Amino acid sequence: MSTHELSPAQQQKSSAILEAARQHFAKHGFEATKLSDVAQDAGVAVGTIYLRYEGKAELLQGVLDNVETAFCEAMDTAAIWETTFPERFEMIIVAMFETADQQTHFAELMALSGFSAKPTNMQKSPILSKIEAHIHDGIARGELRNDIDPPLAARMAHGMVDGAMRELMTNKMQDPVVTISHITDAYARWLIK
Amino acid sequence: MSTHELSPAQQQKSSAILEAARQHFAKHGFEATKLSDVAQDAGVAVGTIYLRYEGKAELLQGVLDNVETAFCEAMDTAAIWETTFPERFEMIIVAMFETADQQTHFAELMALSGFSAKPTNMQKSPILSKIEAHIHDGIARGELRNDIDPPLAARMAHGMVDGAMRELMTNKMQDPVVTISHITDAYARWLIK
Amino acid sequence: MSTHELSPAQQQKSSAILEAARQHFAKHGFEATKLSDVAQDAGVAVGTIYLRYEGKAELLQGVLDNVETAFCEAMDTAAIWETTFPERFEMIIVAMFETADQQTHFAELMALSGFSAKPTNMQKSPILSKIEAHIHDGIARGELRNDIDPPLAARMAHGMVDGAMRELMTNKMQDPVVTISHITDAYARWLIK
Amino acid sequence: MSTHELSPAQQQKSSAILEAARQHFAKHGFEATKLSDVAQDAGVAVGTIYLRYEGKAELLQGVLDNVETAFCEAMDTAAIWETTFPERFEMIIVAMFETADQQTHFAELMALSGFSAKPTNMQKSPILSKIEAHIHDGIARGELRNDIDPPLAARMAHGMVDGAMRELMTNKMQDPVVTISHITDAYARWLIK
DNA sequence: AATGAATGAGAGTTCATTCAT
DNA sequence: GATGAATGAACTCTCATTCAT
Repeated sequence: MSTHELSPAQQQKSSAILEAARQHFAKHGFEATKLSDVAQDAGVAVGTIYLRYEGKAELLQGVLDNVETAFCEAMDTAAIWETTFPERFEMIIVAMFETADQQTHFAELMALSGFSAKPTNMQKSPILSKIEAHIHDGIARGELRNDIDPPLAARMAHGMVDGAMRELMTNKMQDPVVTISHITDAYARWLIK
Repeated sequence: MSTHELSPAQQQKSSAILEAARQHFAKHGFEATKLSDVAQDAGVAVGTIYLRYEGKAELLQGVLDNVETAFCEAMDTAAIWETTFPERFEMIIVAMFETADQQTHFAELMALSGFSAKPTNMQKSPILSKIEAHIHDGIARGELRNDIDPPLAARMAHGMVDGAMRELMTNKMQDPVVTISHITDAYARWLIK
Repeated sequence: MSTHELSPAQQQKSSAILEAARQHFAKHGFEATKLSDVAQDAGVAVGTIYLRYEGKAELLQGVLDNVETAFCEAMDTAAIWETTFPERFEMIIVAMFETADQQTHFAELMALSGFSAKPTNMQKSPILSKIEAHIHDGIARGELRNDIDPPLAARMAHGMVDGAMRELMTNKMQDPVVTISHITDAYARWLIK
Repeated sequence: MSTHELSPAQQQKSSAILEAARQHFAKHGFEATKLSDVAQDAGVAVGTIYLRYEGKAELLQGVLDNVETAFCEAMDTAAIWETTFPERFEMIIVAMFETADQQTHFAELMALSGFSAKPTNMQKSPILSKIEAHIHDGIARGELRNDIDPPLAARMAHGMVDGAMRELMTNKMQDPVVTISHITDAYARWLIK
């Protein structure tokens, strides 16, 4: 539509910036991430980042939006919504892990968004909302217990996966499949009616 | 007795520094915490902090050690070890919440320690070890399922409480007692034989 | 030609930094020299210095290298090597004084390099090596006494010029030509066969 | 006389301070010398230094005065004044070296006083004055050349010894006696009528 | 649109100096 | 007189941001 469509070269630069930024934020955190390093890894000049983002904070936001979008899309397929619990748990968790696998340092980025120490990021993230939606749906369908508090349960469910991911990252030997089955089992015992 | 005992005035300063540092680190994170602000809030000069800690990193470590010690002590009473599950779950969670209540921003500090984005802090914290010990004990007593992986379960259990605390902090209206019972219930369904 | 050539503007900034640094180090010594003052005198921002030097120590090194290079080049012309003693003494001393004249505070800078109180700088400087080379050459040519110790004589010769320069700087009335002839005379009586 | 004579214990503390300060200033220079280190090495509290000196600068002055006094006294004995040149040269140089031997880092301290980069210390030191006095005396006695400039010659003579001392410190193998004879020889050839 | 040299505010850290004990 | 914990001014160094090219 717009005459301001990005050229392929521009899109590639944008992707490279986002990817480099994601890796740096995930590996070193917000403050320790240097825009000059991000620019270098992305193969662009520092100024180029400023053509796309207002500043460092907006770049992080861009990365998080990107990650969240991918995450939410993976949890929002027709196939998932049509599946019943507890199978659906596994699909949700698998979606989280697949995203995490694609985006290597996903867990750290979660720590920077929904889990950040920054009060402003204490707000409920789209990720949490999506999990909560699945829980609501499960209750509405009569598959999940109705004596649980969906927002709280979403936080707790999210926390379990986050913890499991950290264990997985600490203990490289662990098999993700086994970890996923453990979480699925826990969800099922905890939440299924 | 010893001439190296800290005077009451010195102890008070040390406590004030620790408390001010805890609040700042919890509220703003490591990098965004300014030692000048910590000093001001503690009612001491910046240099005074350096009489007690080598630098900013050591100050954070001091705060974390302090919090972890309190946390672990609260989870290591004879009463807790003698109690059977699922009552013991509640005691553990209550201990965590009481510590968190005393140390207002406990959850954020946990985020800075066990949950930090820094790879070096990815190591298992004393807190996690203590939780894992309780799980091992429960399995040995035959009260908990023996088909779970204690290190993984500890991370997941920890993550659940962390998530719940975040919900509690976001939603000030929530009653901690209700939250605790939700977690206890989840633990029981998930872990009890 | 190369895209990595420094632009004229950059070269000018670099020179200004070197010149300002030289004056400050010479006038106030290493520790008392403030990078903010150097930057201000050079007409650049503090950060600009850091684009060219790793830090304060490297900046001093840059100044010293610069001075030493000028000094050694002035003592290394074909004309000097072809001249016989004692005329050559005068050329050497004149070269030193001309350099010193161009670089006003040369003597102080020498104090910072070969004469520094820092043990690491106690090493033999290129300046001393050059003087020593001339002495060796003079001995080899059979013009200078062969019962002297070249390294020691170089130090002593250097010390004499340094002392004379100090006198010259203290007593502004003195004529450099007279001073040079005094030193030349001393060298001749002391070193000529 | 005064009722404020220092007690033996106080005198000992004063000496310890002076000695510790001398070593630190000589080894590390003025700025890099920490009063806390000096105090520790002297076995006193930092505050004790301030009971004797107004501040760090005055402490250095005290050290230099002390060194200069020892130096000048060694160059001001009846025996020296009665000796004729060139023997007197050797006595002067030996006096300098003996002082330097007693006060290990004498050369560095000279660098801090008469040779300092600080303009204020560019003034002629008592040491230089004493050397100049000997030269004047030699000329008056008709033993030394009368076509030399005593202040300049004093600086040059001083510079030669300073250079030689540096060579001696750099090259630990060298024999001081040989060095002294080299300097004496140089002085004689240069200055004797 | 892209660049990257230049900027300068702001941080951690040091240490001479003070003063209550 | 002696102490040394406390102070805080002043330093070096970093890096997000800008803007002339």
